[in-house]
Amino acid sequence: MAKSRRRPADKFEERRRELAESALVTLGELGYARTTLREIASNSEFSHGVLHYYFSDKLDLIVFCVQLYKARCVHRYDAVVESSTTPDELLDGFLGKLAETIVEEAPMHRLWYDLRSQSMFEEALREPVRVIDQTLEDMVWRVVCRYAELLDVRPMMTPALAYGLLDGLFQLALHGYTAGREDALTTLQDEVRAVVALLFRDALETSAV
Amino acid sequence: MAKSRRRPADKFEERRRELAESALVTLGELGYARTTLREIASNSEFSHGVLHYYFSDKLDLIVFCVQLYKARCVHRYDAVVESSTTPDELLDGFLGKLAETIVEEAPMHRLWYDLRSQSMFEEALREPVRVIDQTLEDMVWRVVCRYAELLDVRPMMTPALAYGLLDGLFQLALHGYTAGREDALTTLQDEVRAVVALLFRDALETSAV
DNA sequence: AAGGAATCTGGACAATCGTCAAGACAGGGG
DNA sequence: CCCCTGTCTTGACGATTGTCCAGATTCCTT
Repeated sequence: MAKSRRRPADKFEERRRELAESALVTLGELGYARTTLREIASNSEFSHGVLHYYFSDKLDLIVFCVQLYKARCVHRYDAVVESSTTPDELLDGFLGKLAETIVEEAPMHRLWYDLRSQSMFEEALREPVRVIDQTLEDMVWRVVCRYAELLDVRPMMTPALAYGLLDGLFQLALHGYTAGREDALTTLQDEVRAVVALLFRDALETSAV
Repeated sequence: MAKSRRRPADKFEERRRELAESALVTLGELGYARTTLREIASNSEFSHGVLHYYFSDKLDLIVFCVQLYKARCVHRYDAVVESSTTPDELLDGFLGKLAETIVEEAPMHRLWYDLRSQSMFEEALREPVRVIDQTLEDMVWRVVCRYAELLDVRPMMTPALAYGLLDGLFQLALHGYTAGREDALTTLQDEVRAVVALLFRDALETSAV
């Protein structure tokens, strides 16, 4: 119906993505509760009516935004994982990226935790949020597995456990950074270092020459 | 002005608390974004106009609710901490309470994480949320300290670290429970057990007879 | 160039929000 | 007893929201 016949290609999809990118900026600034369709449109080069041409519904738009967010952030640590050849190099690189993303993508992280909270009240958000949560867990698990591999041990935890631990510290640091505490980033790095040191104590002791 | 002269006592404060309790129920069900003053009033025995007699503002009401929430949940683990005489007894009791509160106070926990997310976008919420966060950190720290004490070791972590680790796992379990995964509670308990076992490995090995 | 489909605009709609104020009700001190 | 003050109800207000639609505009095919 609304889709292409003249434009067989994904001109339609392209504009959807373009509008969703605009929406993500607004959502990151204002959060879910305060974001309106008119505000989203005014931060783009289109009028507010066009949103209902590309999205059936406000929730349809937001769900699409959430999925778009996922696609962008999932491979954040892949380069570090692949290029590192020692445990320390991997840990340092990972912690660097961790602090970097809080500084440079803070609105997006705030939005993510906001939407994840909303998913507990809004049924329609639950499934897309679950998928992203799983993707993030995989992302963390790849780092942990590589770290254990470089230490020549097997990771003594589950993927969910690793994700839960890291996510709790990350969220705490994001709140601290948002509140203007400058030591939030280095504190996060120190904490993760401490946890890793404790969890991989055996391997780290035996590998120390 | 609005306060008491005839009623010198805290009849005024009493009703504020009563209305805030009603508001907490509604907030727990609907979340911050979808909760309206009329909905709050309709879940109480009063009309919607009375809310502006006891609260200057919607945010004033919600901030008061948040502080009321704190007062109720902070001493959740005190009995277990004080009555336990062995590390295992403390851990078991703590894990029991942990799962229990997810089941029996799920709406309140959902609301807490919702409001904490909102505080990243709403300046006025930041300070009361920070206070509660600190209180929760203290609550967790009392458990950790007691556990270490019963093991006759010093806890090898900071209060913020302990809180961040546990909160991440707790939040994950709350999401799982909300999504209807029945194993979320036992998974949480297993995960916490695993982390404690890893973090206190030395003490647990030497204390084993 | 012309026509039609795709795209976009801007205004209008009903619904709902927080807020407010005028008046009804209650109850205790004169 | 009445009146004053604190308490509560009710209805209204302006603002804002998501949604919809009639028409203007653009763009491609023929």
